Amino acid sequence: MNGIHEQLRAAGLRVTSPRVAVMEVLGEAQHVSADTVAKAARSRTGAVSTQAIYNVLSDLVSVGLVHRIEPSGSPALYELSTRGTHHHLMCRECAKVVDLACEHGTDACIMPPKKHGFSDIEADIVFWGTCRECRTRPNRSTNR
Amino acid sequence: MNGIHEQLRAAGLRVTSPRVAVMEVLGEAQHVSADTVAKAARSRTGAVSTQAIYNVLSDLVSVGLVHRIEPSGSPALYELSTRGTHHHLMCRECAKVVDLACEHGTDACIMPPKKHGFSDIEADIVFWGTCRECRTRPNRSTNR
DNA sequence: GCCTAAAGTGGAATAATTCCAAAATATGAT
DNA sequence: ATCATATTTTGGAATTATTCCACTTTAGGC
Repeated sequence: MNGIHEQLRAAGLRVTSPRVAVMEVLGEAQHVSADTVAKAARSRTGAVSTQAIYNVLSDLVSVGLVHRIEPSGSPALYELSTRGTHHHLMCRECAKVVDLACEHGTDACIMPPKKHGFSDIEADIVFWGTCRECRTRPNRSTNR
Repeated sequence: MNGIHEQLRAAGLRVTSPRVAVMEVLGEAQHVSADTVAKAARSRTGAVSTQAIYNVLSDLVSVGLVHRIEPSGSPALYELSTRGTHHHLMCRECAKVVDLACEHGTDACIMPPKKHGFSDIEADIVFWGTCRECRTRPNRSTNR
């Protein structure tokens, strides 16, 4: 009935109220911090431990339902990954976040966006991967 | 005599031993954490407070002598900005960092690099800027 | 309706970074 | 060279985000 239940099951995760609450919260807000998620989830479900919030977010990120953004100096932000690939434009001072559409391989991805009233823009690009040593190391906890 | 002194003066910063020590350390290491900088600076100058290390790094970043990288979940890393624009390839598991040359506007900037033995690579792109509200707000401490 | 692995709880711990007021010091003017 | 002052540094405590741990609860297959 509820798409969230199906999404969780499809991802191989049990359906629990913290997970449903977090998914609902993320469906209504954009790029929110763990703390914001926790407050919103509590006002919805009642008590949820901080640890559960972090566990849930981490699980959801692992299975790919949620994307984590890590802005410099601010807490990590989370958003549903159902919105297609996009990048972010952040204010250095107030940490405001603007979503940027992304077309892979086009200049739009790497040229500073001009239409949002921001100045002194610079790109911060980090490629994330798993290096050979980590990939081939025995006893890995994850299987990435 | 020492290029570091001149660089600091040219940037409008006073020449202090913590600043010189940090610059020297950064001249010898690549992408190091504040903690690593602190230890190396101490083994060179004697005692330097943690606070001084953070102040110095922050000042050097402000004037553009040093670049700060903010890897997801790991402490911030610092490097001299004299090495031209480049991006970073980081291991999700061991936080190893590989420098990537960057030619602005070319696909190389946005396509996953293939030559470093990393797998499951994805790009994390964040544009940093100052938004209109912050730029025009009175009583700003910085002048960016 | 059980059983068991998976998930959640509560509380303490950690790690990176920042805040604060007082002491030290680099630099420009005397 | 010496002095005055604004800039830096010091030391110690505080904050913030996040994680660890041992124990309890619960979802979902039998």
